[in-house]
Amino acid sequence: MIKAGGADKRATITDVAREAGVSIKTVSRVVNKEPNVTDKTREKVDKAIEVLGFQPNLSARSLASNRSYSVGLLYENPHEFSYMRDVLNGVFETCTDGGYSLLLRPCRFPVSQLMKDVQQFLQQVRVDGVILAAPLGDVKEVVELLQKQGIPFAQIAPKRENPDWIWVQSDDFEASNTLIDYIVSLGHKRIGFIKGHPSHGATTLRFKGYRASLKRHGIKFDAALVSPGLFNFESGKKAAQTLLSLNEPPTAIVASNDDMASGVIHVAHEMGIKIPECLSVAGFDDTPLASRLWPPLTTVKQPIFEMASLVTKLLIDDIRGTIDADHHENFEFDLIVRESTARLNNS
Amino acid sequence: MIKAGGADKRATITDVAREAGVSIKTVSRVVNKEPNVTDKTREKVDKAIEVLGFQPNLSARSLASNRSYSVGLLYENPHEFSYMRDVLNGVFETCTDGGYSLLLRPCRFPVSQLMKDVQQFLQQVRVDGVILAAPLGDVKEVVELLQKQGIPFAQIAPKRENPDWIWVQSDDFEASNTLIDYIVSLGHKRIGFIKGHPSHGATTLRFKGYRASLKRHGIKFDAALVSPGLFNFESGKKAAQTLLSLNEPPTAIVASNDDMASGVIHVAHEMGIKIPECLSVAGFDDTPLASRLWPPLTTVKQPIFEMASLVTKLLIDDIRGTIDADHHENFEFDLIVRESTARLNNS
DNA sequence: CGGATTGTTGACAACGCTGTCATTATGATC
DNA sequence: GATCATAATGACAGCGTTGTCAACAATCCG
Repeated sequence: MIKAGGADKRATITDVAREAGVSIKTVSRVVNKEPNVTDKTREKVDKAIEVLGFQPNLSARSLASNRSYSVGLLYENPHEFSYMRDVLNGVFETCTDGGYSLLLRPCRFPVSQLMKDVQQFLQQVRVDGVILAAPLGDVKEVVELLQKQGIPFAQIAPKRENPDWIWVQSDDFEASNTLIDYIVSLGHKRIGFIKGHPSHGATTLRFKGYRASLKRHGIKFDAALVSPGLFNFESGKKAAQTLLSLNEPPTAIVASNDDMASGVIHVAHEMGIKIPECLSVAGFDDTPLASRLWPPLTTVKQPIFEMASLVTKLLIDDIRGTIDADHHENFEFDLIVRESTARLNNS
Repeated sequence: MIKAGGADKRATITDVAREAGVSIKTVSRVVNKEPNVTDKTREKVDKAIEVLGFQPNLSARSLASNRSYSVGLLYENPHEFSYMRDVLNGVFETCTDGGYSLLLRPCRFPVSQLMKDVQQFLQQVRVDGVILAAPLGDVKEVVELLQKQGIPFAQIAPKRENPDWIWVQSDDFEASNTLIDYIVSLGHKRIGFIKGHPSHGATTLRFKGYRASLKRHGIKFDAALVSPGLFNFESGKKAAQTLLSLNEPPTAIVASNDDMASGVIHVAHEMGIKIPECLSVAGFDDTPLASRLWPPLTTVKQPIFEMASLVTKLLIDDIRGTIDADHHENFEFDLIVRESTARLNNS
């Protein structure tokens, strides 16, 4: 029935039931893929659904079943956004495929504010599960709140890998190891390192990889060559200024992410230090920035999209109670060699 | 009542009514700020709400009122993400303040795919309104679908400014004008221009600003100095290669966004052309990239966050039926001068 | 073939809120 | 103080689904 000038009213489960000549409960069974429906009935209902273009009303569904068919994505804001872009896309795609909708919640530090944000979010909407993008998965208070409220959650790149929880990781230790191995293989011995934000799990792992690689190659660790950072451009610049002002400056600097590495390149340009002739620079993450810098940045690429996608699948499976044995996974990385690194110039 | 080991059950409107000694309808009135409630009653109810930590159930609300208290944000994916970050944050903040939740939907071109994405989105969730981030506001089919379904919508930076619709704009024409004026003031006469993606409204305006500024300064327009682009790094590189290979190459190149400008800088470095000594380069948008490049990029900053925030406010006002006279606004821009541009070197 | 078991279907009451309309309190007016 | 207008409140029926449980049909077994 077409009403002139107005949008057609949506078909409800009752309409479908009438069209198919069954009860609404049977339609509900078909829609929810519940067992104990004969093929013949299922067919009738499917056809009626198709004819009427039926789409279950989400609000009614949530109200009746006390589930929301949506998951929340909590992340730190402001944030390195090329990372979040991949996370967002990965989470989104899997949500859509699984029939879930996605609710975003950027959160702010410090923890007190964070808790307010999370609490407000959980009160305002009723999500069936929550994904915690790094570094939120490491905030004890948040995890405890979710546990207390009985809301399933999953972590992307948490610091502590609790075997009972759902998480995905990339092997940051090994990635760092490999990157430093490569730098060493170019002949560098004085290799500067800029650490990441202390609240991120990756920070420790990348630093450990640095130390492990040096040790393996018999290069003595020098604390003066390590500088703190916050995963952002400014902190990268500051660290580079410190490192490059040393009496005996490093011949290579590895920053714990690309944004800080871009700070290093900046400072080098300012100081007239040629890259890669006089200084090799490398980062982590292979953000779009890495390929746009000059010279293009050697870095390590992690499959963020795939990680986000899988962690979402695991969460949804958990919500549905159909989760497999493995709640977690480690992902492979790729070393991307570009022009910002070169063999040590012995002059 | 605390149930051991489990989450407390949420208070419902009935609980509040009992606590306050009124009917549920009165509670509903207070919650929805409806008129005809005495201050005394309102106080009692507010107190009960506070005591019980009552938060209305969104599903029940939507079901009963046929409104969802959520808005959708449709955007092109993949795309320039620093733009979307600001859009997202602006939209999000205003949604939260207004008690609305935000549903995302990245959409893909071509239009046929786009329509599928949009239709699926509208079927899956019931949003009270939709925000169309550029360039989606310019797709006739999408707008028509929304109109047909009677869903309020608002556009960010649409090409055609329909006075009946809700939109925000930045004055791209004037911004371009100002930027080119500045380049001309440095003594440049051969100014290359890289256009943006043809589907974006900004593309035309920025180009028109270029032509207008040249004309005003009595510089003859030379079609050979204009190259097409797609708003991405690769297309910027390609355009730069073309422009810099001319017999008489430009002494300045303005790209229609920062990502393409970074392509220009890249190519210049590859060809050994010194920036800004031999070539001035400028972009649009003032993305994080602009400050990270070397040399840092002269560009035009538009208040994307504020634009997104306002357009969301306008949309929510429209949904509530409380919209003011003005459905639209033009925003101011800032010329950000950095080191990628310099006075023409007459040698 | 009767009784027990299992599979299939439907009737109907939630779910927590809003909308409609009836009812009751409160003032205003003469 | 009686009458009327109006403000304040409440009773109750939906909204479109799912969950529970009862009814009925089909199959199996001895």
